Amino acid sequence: MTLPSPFWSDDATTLYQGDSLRILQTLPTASVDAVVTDPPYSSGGMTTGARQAQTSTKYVLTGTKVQRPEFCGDNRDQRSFTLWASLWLAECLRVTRPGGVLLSFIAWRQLPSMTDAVQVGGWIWRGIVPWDKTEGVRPQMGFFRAQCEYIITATHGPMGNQGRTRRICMPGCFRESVHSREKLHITGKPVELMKRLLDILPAGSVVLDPFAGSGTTLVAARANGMHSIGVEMSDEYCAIARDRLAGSPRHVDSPASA
Amino acid sequence: MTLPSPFWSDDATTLYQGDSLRILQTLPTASVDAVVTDPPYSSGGMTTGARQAQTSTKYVLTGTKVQRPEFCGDNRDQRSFTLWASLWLAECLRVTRPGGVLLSFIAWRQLPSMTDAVQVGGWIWRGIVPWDKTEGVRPQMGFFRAQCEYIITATHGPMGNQGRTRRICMPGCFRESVHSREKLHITGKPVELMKRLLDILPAGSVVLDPFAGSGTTLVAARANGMHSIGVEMSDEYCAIARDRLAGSPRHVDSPASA
DNA sequence: CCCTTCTATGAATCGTGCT
DNA sequence: CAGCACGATTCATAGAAGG
Repeated sequence: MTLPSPFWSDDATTLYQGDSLRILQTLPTASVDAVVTDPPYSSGGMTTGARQAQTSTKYVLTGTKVQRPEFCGDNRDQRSFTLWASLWLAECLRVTRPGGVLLSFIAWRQLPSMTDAVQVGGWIWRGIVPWDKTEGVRPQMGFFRAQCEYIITATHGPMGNQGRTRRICMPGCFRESVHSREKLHITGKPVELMKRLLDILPAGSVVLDPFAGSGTTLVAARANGMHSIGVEMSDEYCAIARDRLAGSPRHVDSPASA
Repeated sequence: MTLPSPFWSDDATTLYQGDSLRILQTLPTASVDAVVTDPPYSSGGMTTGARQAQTSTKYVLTGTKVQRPEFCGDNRDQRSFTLWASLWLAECLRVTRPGGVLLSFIAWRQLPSMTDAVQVGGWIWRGIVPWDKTEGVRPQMGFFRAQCEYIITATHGPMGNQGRTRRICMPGCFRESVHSREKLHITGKPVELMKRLLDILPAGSVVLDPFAGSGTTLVAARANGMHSIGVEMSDEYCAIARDRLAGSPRHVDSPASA
């Protein structure tokens, strides 16, 4: 299978536009050190109507002023979500070297489906790391605030020595608030959070994000002196990611900048 | 079915010794406001050998001197755990009034099984609240620290007004370190954490803990001015719980102390 | 025609961070 | 420092569909 031509690339980053599963199939086996991603959660899906709603209005409260582009792939029911996730996860496993790492964001409601899919896809599930969005999130009267998202951690076979030899010790809980000004995607993650997560890998590593969105993973990888490969379906978000990457500073000690 | 005679009781607290499922069957329908518990996790269960190990050594690091009493019910495989949990959860649902709340601790590995069991048992799953044990837990070289346990939240049918009318807003993440001096049970939780969790209920509520252990839930309920019912299988832990309860101060504004 | 079940719609909530 | 915008939702209710 021939590699598709990238939407954009430079010496540290490659961004492909298209369907994740198709693009992943063209990538060589064992060619990346880690998969770090934030897939569509399909979390609105209690009813077909709610799932079919536009994402630009679906996650937005009545009266909110900001407008952001649509994003696709957020309209599956629970069973389809699990099956679909297991498919791209299996393909990611092939592309990742043995010992490599998977870090995948998910919301509480899809957490059990996602841990199933990770294991069906052949990964060894290693745990859960909460991302505490702090008290800024919308409160729920009389109950516990839905304040956290979760990062599912897994490895391709036995743990590699990505950190063992560096004697690093990663936190098991990340507290980082969301700054809406920074969010270029409805579900955008803070760059600082991504950078802290990527500290599990040494500089020079290759990171793959099959759902790149506005490119936060790629920007963080670049800032940490890593190479990255992104896939994003929407051309609007591809353009946003390209503009961010073209404008964002590269890590000083990056092998790519040498 | 006649009520068994308690192992110990006073005007705020009742402690039964015996098998949870059997004791629960004797409790009246819709007689408690909340179930707050920390069931045996069966967390070692990757191999039968690991499951058959004695519990008092299983959770202790090599070379550690502390010895605590055995506790039972921690040797099930994944499927049996889910089935067993769904049984006592269903019985707890019956004993809980409509609108009442379930808060159940669980470790990451059993989290998906437990959310299944909660829903099989008829509860409406409302979310997950991480308990961040802070950086004091044993680090894992080269990977993310297993630093959190999780509290599964659920309700008996639509949400009651336990907090709506009081206009409370509960945190969605609890950061509280473990003090091993305070731990009378191998898996004992900090009393302060339990008290903060119980803030979701007004004083005077009735709390049920079907796996009372050393009685932390009961002690916290008493300190918050609530009534509580505990069930514990081991006579050693029953004695420990009784001694703690007999020696712990009662809440000043408690209706029980009036 | 009534009862149940599903769907669509809009209101709400408060701590935080930015203006 | 007061004010306003914001939130990977949830709840309640009214209306439609189905039996």
